[in-house]
Amino acid sequence: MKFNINKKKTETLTEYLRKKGLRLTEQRKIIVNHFCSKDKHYSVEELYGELKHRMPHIGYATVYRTMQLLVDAGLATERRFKDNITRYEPVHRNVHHAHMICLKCGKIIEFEYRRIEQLQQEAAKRHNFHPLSHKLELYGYCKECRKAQKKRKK
Amino acid sequence: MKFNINKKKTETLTEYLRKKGLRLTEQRKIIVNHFCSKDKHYSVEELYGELKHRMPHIGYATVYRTMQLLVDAGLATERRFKDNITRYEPVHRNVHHAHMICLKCGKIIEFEYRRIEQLQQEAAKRHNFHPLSHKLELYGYCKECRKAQKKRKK
DNA sequence: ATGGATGCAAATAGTTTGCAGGTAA
DNA sequence: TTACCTGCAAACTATTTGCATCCAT
Repeated sequence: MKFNINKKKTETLTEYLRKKGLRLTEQRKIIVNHFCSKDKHYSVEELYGELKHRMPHIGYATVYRTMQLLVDAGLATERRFKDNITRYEPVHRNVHHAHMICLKCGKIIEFEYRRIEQLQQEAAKRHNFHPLSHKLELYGYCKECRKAQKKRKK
Repeated sequence: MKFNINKKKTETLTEYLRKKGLRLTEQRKIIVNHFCSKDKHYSVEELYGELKHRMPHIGYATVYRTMQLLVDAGLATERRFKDNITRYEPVHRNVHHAHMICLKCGKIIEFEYRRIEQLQQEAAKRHNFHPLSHKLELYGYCKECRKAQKKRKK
């Protein structure tokens, strides 16, 4: 199943590259596969760290450039949370969801928000604004960190 | 009226400084006054640029440090939009509003969203998440830039 | 007077870019 | 063969930090 998803993604990438006259290199294949196989918000550093095993000579520049390519190809979205590090997430997860970010452990929880989106659209209309993308983030403490906190108080 | 707001802000700052055993310097007075008098999302660079006239010897470090101080004192909030530049806004504007950011001209429009906030709270509850702050941003084109775009198409 | 604050310059950190050599088409 | 790609190192940019000096308390 995982394999299928990635296969489809690689095809999308190939198609995009062909249209733009760009090339499907070994590095790009490995990066897109690795990136799409995990359900995770990757920073370039994390991705670089994991890729280094398989490709000891890879440089940061290639990872940065490839991730930009995936964004352009519509396979990834760029997000920047408060820590000032750019993170990428596979696009299939990118419909109608927002993030809750734990300030303690850094965990990222996703949630749906179709109804909120409707209200957003209405607000945009009121201000004559034409929204292309949006971002909703809640910062706070997750279940586990709250528990830990309560324990400490005792 | 403006003066009153700033006076109150300066008092809040003074109070905060006193509690923490910190000092009310000339620089801090000028910065807090300047910052609070305009209804604007200041970047450090913009602020520095405008302060330079009045205080030719001021350095970036002082502006950065002072803005951090204002955040700690509860007088400013830090925001980071997609351009990767930290911006500060006076806190009195910081209740129940979100931003629409024009990708063309960079204009920032604020809007209220109490109903959306309710839904956020519900979502957080469902995930056992305890939210402390949140962020809602819409990216797209504002009225004026859409007009300009339409004209060009003709 | 004393310990926090300033301004300068140097250091950091994330990201981008220039370039010589490598490689997909 | 032809440009696109890569990896390296250097450049960039926003922000932070170290330090000698200054100054609010």
